Amino acid sequence: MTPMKEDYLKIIFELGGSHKKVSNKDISLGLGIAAGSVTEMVSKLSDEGLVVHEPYAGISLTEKGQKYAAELVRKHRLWETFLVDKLHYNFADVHSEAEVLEHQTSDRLATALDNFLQHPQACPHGGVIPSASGQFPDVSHRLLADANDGETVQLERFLDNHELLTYLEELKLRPNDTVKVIRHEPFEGPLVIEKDGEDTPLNVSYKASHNIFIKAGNSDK
Amino acid sequence: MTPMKEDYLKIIFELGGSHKKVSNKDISLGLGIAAGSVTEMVSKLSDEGLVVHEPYAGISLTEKGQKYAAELVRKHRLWETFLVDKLHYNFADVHSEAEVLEHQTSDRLATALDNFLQHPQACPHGGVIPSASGQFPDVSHRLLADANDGETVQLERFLDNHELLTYLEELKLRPNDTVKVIRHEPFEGPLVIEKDGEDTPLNVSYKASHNIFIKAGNSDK
DNA sequence: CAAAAAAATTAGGCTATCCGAAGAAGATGT
DNA sequence: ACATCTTCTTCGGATAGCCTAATTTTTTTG
Ligand SMILES: [Mn+2]
Ligand SMILES: [Mn+2]
Ligand SMILES: [Mn+2]
Ligand SMILES: [Mn+2]
Repeated sequence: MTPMKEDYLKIIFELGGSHKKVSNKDISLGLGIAAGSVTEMVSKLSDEGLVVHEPYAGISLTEKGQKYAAELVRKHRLWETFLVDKLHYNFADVHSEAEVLEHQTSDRLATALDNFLQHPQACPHGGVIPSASGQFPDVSHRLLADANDGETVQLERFLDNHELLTYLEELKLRPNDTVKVIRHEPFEGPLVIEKDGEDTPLNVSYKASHNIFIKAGNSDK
Repeated sequence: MTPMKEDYLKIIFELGGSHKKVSNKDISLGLGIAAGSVTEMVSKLSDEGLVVHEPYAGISLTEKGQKYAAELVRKHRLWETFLVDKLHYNFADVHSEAEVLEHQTSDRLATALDNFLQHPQACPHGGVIPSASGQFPDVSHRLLADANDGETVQLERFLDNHELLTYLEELKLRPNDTVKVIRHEPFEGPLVIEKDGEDTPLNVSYKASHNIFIKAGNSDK
């Protein structure tokens, strides 16, 4: 298994390849690799029993491929946690370091890191850390943008995008923060929220509000 | 710069390429790569101004190549220190992990690690850690095997070889230990030593005694 | 439903790195 | 000093990935 093959598995996983077919195009876009090259690599992964490829229909992970991908996500997020918690990295800056370290991380090293970090449940921007055996709980897909005015919600996770995270760092928003939604400004204007315990309202851009997921199951309360 | 090119630079550095010419053969042996491939890669490194290659005579590092190699050694040894000090790895087991992590370590990450580890001077088996700018002090080349009977010496560093380190782990010998040499047994027999403060003598195999370096300048005292 | 657009696959080619074998250069021993 | 052994370089060929362009299939749209 090479780092590139691992990145293919991971992006397929992140695009939902565990439970649906993902397109060649999305993989190509996600990795920044030409579509033709994706077809070629997918056929190799298929030969290795890691993905199922129905030509012109889509690509999904086999059980084996999914387990492999989850382990990689685990390693990625353990490194992110290490960098923030122990090395005091800014949470917007950890992704690129983890992106390469993940491929050079033995299972033994992952276990040792996990112990050292005292078994974190989620990475710094809220992504759940799969167990060593590749298990991971379902996550919420409810967007902050979709919360109702007046509703109090808890932030769960942010998409792992440098610009978004830098923006959220400035707003001092973190996973697990509890916020009250004041209103949705019209014309794709910002979402106005109030952080728990503070009374100065905060503007969260329309776009950002679509890249933040909130905990499910506390719809109006 | 690719990981393989980095490993070429590093082995040349370790073979003494900063101050003398090293042979194609030694590089080939050190990396386990065919001699023909070494010639090819060396000519690329030469094109990049990292090494000087005199055909049939040998290969040495340029200033630039030496600095690069030293940075790599720094990253390698910082990781080894991290693994032993923080993740409680056995000091015989860290080399292979560091061998791959070193190539994925940004300067920023190296700096952060160095701070986290509180600026260690040497890796777990005594190898000196170059500064961020690639500076490193001279090290002793005096072998434990060459110490005189009755002499008290301080261990400085061990060669980074898994079997040797496992052996020394069992003997509970560490860099900086002070030991008194009792006698050299004949016919390549063991060196009998006594650890400072203990009175049970220890046998150190002939071979091991030739892979342990002691601090210079305390010859009989 | 046919033309146009989009997506996917196939085909030809490139670079990096490796290997093994052959031949050239250098070192060694008598 | 020359025959032999060792080391080094050169050469032909392999593999992994990537790219662009051409072609095929599927989807969308008038
Ligand atoms: Mn990656
Ligand atoms: Mn992440
Ligand atoms: Mn290495
Ligand atoms: Mn080492």
